[in-house]
Amino acid sequence: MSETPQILSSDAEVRRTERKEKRREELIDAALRVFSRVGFASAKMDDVADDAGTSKGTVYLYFESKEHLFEEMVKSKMLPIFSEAAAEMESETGSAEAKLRQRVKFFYRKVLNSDRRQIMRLILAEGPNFPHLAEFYHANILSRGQAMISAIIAEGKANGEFRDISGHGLAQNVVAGAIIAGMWKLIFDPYQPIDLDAYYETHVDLVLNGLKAS
Amino acid sequence: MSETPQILSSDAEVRRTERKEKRREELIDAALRVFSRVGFASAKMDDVADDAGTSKGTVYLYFESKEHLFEEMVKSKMLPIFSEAAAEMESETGSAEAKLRQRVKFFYRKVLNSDRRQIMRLILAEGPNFPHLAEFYHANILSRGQAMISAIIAEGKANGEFRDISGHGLAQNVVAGAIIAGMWKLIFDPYQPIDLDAYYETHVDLVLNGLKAS
DNA sequence: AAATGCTAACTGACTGGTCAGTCATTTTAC
DNA sequence: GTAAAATGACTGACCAGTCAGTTAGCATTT
Repeated sequence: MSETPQILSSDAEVRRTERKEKRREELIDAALRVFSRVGFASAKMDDVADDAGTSKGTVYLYFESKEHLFEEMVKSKMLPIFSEAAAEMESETGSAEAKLRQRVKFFYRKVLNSDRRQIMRLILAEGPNFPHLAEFYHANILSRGQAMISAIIAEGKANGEFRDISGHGLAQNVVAGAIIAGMWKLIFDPYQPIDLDAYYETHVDLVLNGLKAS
Repeated sequence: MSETPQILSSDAEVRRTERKEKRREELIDAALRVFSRVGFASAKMDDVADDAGTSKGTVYLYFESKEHLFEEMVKSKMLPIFSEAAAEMESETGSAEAKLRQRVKFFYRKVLNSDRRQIMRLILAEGPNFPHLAEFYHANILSRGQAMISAIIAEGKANGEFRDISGHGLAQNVVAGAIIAGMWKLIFDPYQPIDLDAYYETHVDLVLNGLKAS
């Protein structure tokens, strides 16, 4: 008799898992909002629960601790966007310059000009307290992003678009401006507003000119 | 009779104020160490006291709250270094390129390659929770630093060293690489070490090439 | 030069409030 | 009817900030 409801229940089970998946996402969205607002340490699990329209006990049905919730939030929010970027790059043709512009623009659009810029700040803020997360972030986001940029630069060097320039930290230098722009927006915008579109133009102009062969 | 001990006591009073000033500095040094290690929220006033070789009560004789201690620490550590940079710049001659190299090198040497890089991280981490501090930091450090860089670029443009390039966020873009290098050192160095000297060369090379007239 | 008085500096036990995490109970879905 | 999901009151640990009491440094008196 324990096997009879198999077929019928599979239908209900699908609904249940879907519902669970949705809950999980709601909790992660709530977590992003709360952690963004007050930082990791001051965030209350009760607030995350409230923001997601549920109760604290429920949060613990989905995430075993505050630390885990934080780490899962970062992963869930950043990995998909990175995969999207990687996929987009696959199907890209054109000059190294055009490719670099595409990659940087994507970064501005999908990270710096969205909720996700808060995640970048949280990584900087909490990184040292979460070595596990820092390592994950480096392995899955930073080093792969770096590889993408480096590949484009190498291509540009090979075909004569770019000059011969030292490699140590080159990829970091190329995107540094973008990250600083995002952080500025989060912290100093009230005192000196930053126009991300105009900033992007300056950034790309400066970097490409720095890379190009004269 | 209340006026008689004026002259004699001034001697003792000087000793007292010197001692007080020293205590204050010890506490600020301890605060930098503790806040750097665990961040603002997780830092314990007891730990700051222990690190300074005193007791918690004493910390509250010098700083009225944890927030005040944090703000005073940032001010005491950053303002003098900035004044030093400003003074150095006064007496500087040579090409705009040389001046820019000087300013950036100073920043690497005095901020990124010292305890102070932790302060930069703390500003990014805690800025949104300390609007008062963020405003102070912008007014006294960032906007003045920006002015220094902008002045050098304007000079370079005027004398033909640099090309005509848009101004929005240019100063931020010029130093962005340095800040990212410092943050990387703090967070991701264990997973991918960064050599600040080599990075500096790449950074300056890229930026100057980006600025120069072709 | 020793005793006394005075006050600034310092101490650390204590309090009141906060919050992560738990679990006995209730609600919902089927 | 029952099992999965959700709840929220509760507990134990933690810590900023306080304050009654102690100590150290110096001046004044004898």
